[in-house]
Amino acid sequence: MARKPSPTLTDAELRLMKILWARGPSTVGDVVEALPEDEPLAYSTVLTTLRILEQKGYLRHEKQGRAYVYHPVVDRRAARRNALRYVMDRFFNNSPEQLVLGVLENEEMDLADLERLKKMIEESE
Amino acid sequence: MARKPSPTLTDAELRLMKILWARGPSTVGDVVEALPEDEPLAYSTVLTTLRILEQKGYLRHEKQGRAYVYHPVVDRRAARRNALRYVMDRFFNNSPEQLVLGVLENEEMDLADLERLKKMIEESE
DNA sequence: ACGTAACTATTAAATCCTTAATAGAACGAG
DNA sequence: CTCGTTCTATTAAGGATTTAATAGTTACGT
Repeated sequence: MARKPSPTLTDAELRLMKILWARGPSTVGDVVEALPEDEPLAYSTVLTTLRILEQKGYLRHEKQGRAYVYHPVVDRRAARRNALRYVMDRFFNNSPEQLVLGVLENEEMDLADLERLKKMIEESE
Repeated sequence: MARKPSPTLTDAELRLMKILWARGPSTVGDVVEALPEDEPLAYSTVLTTLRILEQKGYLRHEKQGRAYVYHPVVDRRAARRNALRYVMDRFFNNSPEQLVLGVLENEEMDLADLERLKKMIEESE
């Protein structure tokens, strides 16, 4: 009857992770302040979500004086890799080639981008 | 206090969508039977999930005699595109180039794959 | 030492997702 | 027509997410 924790970062979680990645180690208050004015969150909301993120292994906290300082243990690069693996596994048969083909089919890219990609591929070889 | 419906297909939802994509229009019973024996689901479970999928716009149903026949209105290709846009938007700054670079950096691909990709890029130009 | 500001902890409401039991309706075989 | 099979509908439990109010704690300033 149960339900497993989301295998990816949810939108609310990602929003906070982005702040952590940008700011580095931060207290709950720091994060609250870093939120855009037009979409604020209550202190307790941020606290709860940071706890969830810690439970999921994205963050860790340390007591720094009176406050807890949260810091990412999963960096942006790793999160990107996770996200890519997630869709690659579920939608592209675990094939990086299929995934890239999917992008090329669906997204418009200008010539400069395509050239850069070609160069990257040649370096990979 | 609310919570939005998941912006992507959840794992349980995707499992059923894959059956629908493979089988084409199917009744609830068809889907139940198509599930692997080692991970079965109750009829009512499948029904509930198909309803959710319909509500989210992935399926539609029509009365066919006594039974409802569900059929996808979002095909595999569109679902792939959605999934790609999802990660591209959230993790790669909406840049297809960055996304492809991410794949090239993180995944091993053999020479044949890389050649095929290069060819595809050249055709895109 | 007292008050206040800044934190953390607790509790909870509303909604979603996953799973499923059970009730109700309809149809086909005798 | 009645029974059983096959479907749909209803209801619900239990965990996950998102949001937040409120209570308790701690340290700093005066």
